[in-house]
Amino acid sequence: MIQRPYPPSEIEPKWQAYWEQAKAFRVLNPGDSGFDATRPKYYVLDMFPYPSGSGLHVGHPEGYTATDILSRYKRMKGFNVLHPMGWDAFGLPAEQHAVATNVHPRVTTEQAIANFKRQMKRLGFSYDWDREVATTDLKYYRWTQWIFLQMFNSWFDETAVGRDERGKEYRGKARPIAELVRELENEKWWVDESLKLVPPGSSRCSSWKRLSEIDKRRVLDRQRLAYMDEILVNWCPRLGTVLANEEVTNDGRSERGDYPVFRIPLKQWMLRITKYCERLLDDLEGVEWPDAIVAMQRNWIGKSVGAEVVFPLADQWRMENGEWRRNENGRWVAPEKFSILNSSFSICVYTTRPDTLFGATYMVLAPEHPLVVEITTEDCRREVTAYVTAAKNRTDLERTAETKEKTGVFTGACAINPANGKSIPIWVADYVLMGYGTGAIMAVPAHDERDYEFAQKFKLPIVQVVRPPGGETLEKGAYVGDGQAVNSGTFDGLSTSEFKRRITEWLEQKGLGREAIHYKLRDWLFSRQRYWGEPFPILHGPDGELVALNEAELPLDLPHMEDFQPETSNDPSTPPRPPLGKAKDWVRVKRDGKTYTRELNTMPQWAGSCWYYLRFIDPWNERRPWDSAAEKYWMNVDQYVGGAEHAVLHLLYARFWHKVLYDLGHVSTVEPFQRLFNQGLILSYAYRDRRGAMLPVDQVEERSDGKFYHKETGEPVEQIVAKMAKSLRNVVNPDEILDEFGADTFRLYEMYMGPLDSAKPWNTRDIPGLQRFLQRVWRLIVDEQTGELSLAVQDVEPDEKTQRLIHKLIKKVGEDVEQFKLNTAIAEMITFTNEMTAAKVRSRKILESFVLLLSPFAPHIAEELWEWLGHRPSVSQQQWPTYDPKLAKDVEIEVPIQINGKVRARMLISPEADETAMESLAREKLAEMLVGRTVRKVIVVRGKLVNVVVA
RNA sequence: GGGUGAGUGGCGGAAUGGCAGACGCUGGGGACUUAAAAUCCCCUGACCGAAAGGUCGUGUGGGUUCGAUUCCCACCUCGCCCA
Repeated sequence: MIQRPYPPSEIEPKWQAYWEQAKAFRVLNPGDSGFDATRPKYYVLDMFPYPSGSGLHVGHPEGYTATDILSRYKRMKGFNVLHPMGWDAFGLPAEQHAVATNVHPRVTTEQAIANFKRQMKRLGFSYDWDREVATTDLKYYRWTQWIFLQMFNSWFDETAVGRDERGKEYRGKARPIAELVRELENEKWWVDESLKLVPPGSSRCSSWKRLSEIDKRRVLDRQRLAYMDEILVNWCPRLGTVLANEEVTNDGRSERGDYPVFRIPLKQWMLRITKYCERLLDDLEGVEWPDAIVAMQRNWIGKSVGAEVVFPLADQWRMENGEWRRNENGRWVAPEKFSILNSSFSICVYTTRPDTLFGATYMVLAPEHPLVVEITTEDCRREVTAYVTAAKNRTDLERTAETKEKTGVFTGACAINPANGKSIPIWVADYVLMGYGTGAIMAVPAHDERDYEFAQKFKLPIVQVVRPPGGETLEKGAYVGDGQAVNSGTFDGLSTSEFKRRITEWLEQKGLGREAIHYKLRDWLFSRQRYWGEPFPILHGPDGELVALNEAELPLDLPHMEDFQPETSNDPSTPPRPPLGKAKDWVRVKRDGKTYTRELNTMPQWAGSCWYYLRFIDPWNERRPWDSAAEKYWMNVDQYVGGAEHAVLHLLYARFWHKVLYDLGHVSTVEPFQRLFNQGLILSYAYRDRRGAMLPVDQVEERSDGKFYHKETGEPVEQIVAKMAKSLRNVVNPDEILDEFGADTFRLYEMYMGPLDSAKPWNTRDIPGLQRFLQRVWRLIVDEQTGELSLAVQDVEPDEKTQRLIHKLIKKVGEDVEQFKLNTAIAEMITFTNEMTAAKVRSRKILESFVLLLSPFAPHIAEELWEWLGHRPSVSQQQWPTYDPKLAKDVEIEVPIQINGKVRARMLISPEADETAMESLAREKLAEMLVGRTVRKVIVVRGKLVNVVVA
């Protein structure tokens, strides 16, 4: 006799090898031989990981296990399931590591990928590994470059009308730039002085035909969805690269290395995501995402409706008897209509509170505002210049922090408040940012807290123009709420919302302003001065022209370089010199006798992750990024699972690319991800002493009283929940857990910790509970003592009680999996197992159904037991069991009988028993307790309870 | 400061108008064993009681309801996102 306890370390490699060899989870595309078109499709996607050198974190398998369970379940329900995995492998961490160790990032990246893949295979995930992609593969990033070219070769036509796949119309879409050229040639558009598109016939504008070649090029370049522009960036000379805002700490230093970061203007690649603001907002209606994520995206886009208002400069304009006069060489003359609005002798501001216009008592320009130099008077110049220089290197956060003391200087110039004709001073202050709105504000100290603070400090007038409901005058501070207009001339008495409408109309009539919609979202800075990223398929010509590579010239290979270090410096005025500049042979390209240089920047890490879900559809395709029939079949993603940390950027960027691709006819849906789920963080225990200092786990011991003490000092410490961190020594290594317990237990434990979307602490102590569960499952079928099939397993018809148990379980597990309530599904399977453990005879049929239910959760043991029950592999090819609704219900249930809401008795009834029957049985049970009391009312809820209300 | 989510035994959690604490962990007791491990069985929110049983109890205070962990209002604490 060979004893045979549950052997995870034996069966898990066995079944993993079987799945791999049998290609058990290979899924076919339409057109492949053997593809079954009658099955519905289901696309389950994980956010692919960044393969770091330290291997999988226990947080990774949380989402991956959930999607694996869903995928296995959907396959058994008869779906064609697309469930792929890949690697988001370009990016700064690999490059920094490479710089530090002088090992090429391709080498370290490949090692990290191999390690991640090994760990993931150990977990038994049912990915179709034939579809694996890595963003760093030439065969992949070739198409990332291709998509970039799609954007480079497109423009956004605001007048065009598109339709989504359901037929809903939207305004504004991307179109090929070749179509724009044709429309310009046919005079559908003219261009104005600043080379913007305008309707034909406009004054002071010209038609395409009259433009020089250089101007024609400029017209097109400023329409492209991918364009170059000079913008303020976070330049970190010590790292030799610009950084995204997220890579800069609150005190203006780099997150990596803690080096100083400077704001410098730099010509960079930009993607015109702002044109898609409205559609990115609108289409959030149709997706099934967590409310919090939708709210974050809305917030990030930051739409506001307000007005642009023009404040004429006081030395250029004045108002006489309600009419504007313009200063022309000392003579005051009547202006052309609307010329104030378009004049360069005025300051345009954007405000969401045009109703407070009469309360604007001064103006503020951002230090970077181009008018600052022009309007500053001679006696103020020295002070203003000094202030502007000092403001330059402060971060936006420092500048706008509410706690910060407001600073600013007077320019000596004044503007005219267009509402009341009063002259008001123009200041420069760093609490106004150039990047937000127009870089200038009208200051309404009575109704804006920052303006109030500033006005207080510099003794500027404060005029109340909104009366709070119920309140009269303002005592202290700004009133920012709505109310009734006062001190606003003919507008007095209007409500805030009515006033906004009326003043905006008035401004428009007078040519002094217009309604305007602003978004917080900026265009996407798409260049990085790094080596480890996708090279841009762009050439720079000798005359500064931008030339895109042809599709046939792709891929543009990232040159192999021994020295990929960026040139770093301590001097903020050193211009960025991207590492690709050192690849001299690669950089210079001769063409038609002219010498071009390649673009030296690379794309940011987000680029590859913006479209990987599309490549998974057809990753082998060498002619196109994906096959369109396959795209039509698989898209969109039915269930996307990942961390909430990507709530805004990745999901917004990917949605943007997807919409561009839709406009250009490359994909068939306007949204990529139908359902989104965010798994919660896995945290760990940590300890804090009396002073509040965090202690590493290994300095703490638990004593017999169940409390925690410092090992050396004996001081009691507090157990808290914190992120896993090397410094706290509370990081859990999945390999160790897998060695000790096996993958099935690991998977069950992670799913059993609590609801999938909430943060929860890892507690290794709880894992044996799930291991014991699987051991009990094993013993339901295998006799550990004899190593044979358990004698209790018999080919008999199950009794009714067992029938009901399994049918209830089938119902419960199926419903829970559909809702990702995997913790309660497991709890029910445990309960079932405990019941079956006690049974003397176990029907083989029942056990078979149970093994099928268990198989998505713990696939290895399920495969093994399926074999023990006398079947050939694989359990993954079986049908999900069905239940009989009649049998999934209890015959008899116990319901409480209450008096005045307190349980006083119970009764056994059929769940179908009607109200009358329930009431009479309840009265019978309560008879004694009701003696001498008046029954006021009886509440009967079928199948739930009876409540007798007595006096 | 704004937005948003959450607060339930010693711990993770379950129940989302109807018996609060399913299930797992921890702790206690018992069976088996020469013994231990493993396994199996029972108990394990607090208080009163020998027991039967009773009272209290889901962050705090109020409200709606026959009935509130669940819905509403206010407050406190914590998390996350944004400033």
